[in-house]
Amino acid sequence: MLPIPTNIPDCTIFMLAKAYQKAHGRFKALLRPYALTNLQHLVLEGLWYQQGVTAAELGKLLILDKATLSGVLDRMLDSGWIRKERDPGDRRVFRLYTTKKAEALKDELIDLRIRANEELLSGFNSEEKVLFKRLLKDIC
Amino acid sequence: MLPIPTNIPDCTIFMLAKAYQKAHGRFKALLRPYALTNLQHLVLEGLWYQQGVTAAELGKLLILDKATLSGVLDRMLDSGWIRKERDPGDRRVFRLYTTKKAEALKDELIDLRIRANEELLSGFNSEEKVLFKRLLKDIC
DNA sequence: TTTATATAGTTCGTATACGAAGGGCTTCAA
DNA sequence: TTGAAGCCCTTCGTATACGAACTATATAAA
Repeated sequence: MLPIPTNIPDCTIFMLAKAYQKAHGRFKALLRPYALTNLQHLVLEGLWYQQGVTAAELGKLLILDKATLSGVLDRMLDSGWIRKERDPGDRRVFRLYTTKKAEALKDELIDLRIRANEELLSGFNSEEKVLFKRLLKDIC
Repeated sequence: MLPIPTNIPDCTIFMLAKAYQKAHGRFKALLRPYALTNLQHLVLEGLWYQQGVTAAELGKLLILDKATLSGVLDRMLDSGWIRKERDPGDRRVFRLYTTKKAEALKDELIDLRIRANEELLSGFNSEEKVLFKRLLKDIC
């Protein structure tokens, strides 16, 4: 019989990382049938929130590094989820839009996010749900 | 004057990801002077909790994929933070130990984690701190 | 003892992350 | 109007993540 460890360090950062790891992994599994990654789904949600944004604006909205976003957008172009158009007024800029393929799955994919969130919070009562969201928001 | 957006989706997963991103980034900055990554620091804490564990055991303790751990341990060997020893009883296994270099910085590095956690929770009162930790634990 | 199964660790492929540097374009100020 | 400064996006380098396949070793079953 092993002794029950009592000296496990108290580390909120670790628990935050593992909670994220778990939520990320679960949503990832839900997205697998669509051949979408978590980040790619997030980009779609960002564009559904506002079509025609630039990569820089999208990065600001989603709090994503532009270097990370660059590769993601490339892959989403290749897989036909999004569309890029040069801004006529500023030739440095691309404007981003979702494709018909994405539009056709919009309701389904948004519902998937809603269900993933409900699943994540399913162990909490109403008060705890509100509280948890508020505390997370404060951290951000 | 832009209209204030009112249709931002309610996504706890996103907020969890961003809270993690922020905590990770802040701790990363604190670790920079030591040339340690967040994950490498976590491995050290794991070994300080229990020296001589196998990579598989460490992966279980820290909830890390063995493929991820393999590379991290390699780099920590190269940079002299840890030591590997073949288990005489099971030739598949390596036992992991920290080096003198790590021991010399142990108190300092543990203190760093404590401070990073305090900083993360600095906006919360005592009740909120306890509650936040409990809710994160429940998610995990 | 041989065979089947299981475990430990590595390697590969793909996708984040992100700091840093670079190239193209715009703006502003001298 | 031209040079400095800044912005947009890409590329590179390094470090996670993790599923899948692989090698070596151990163990249990026949």
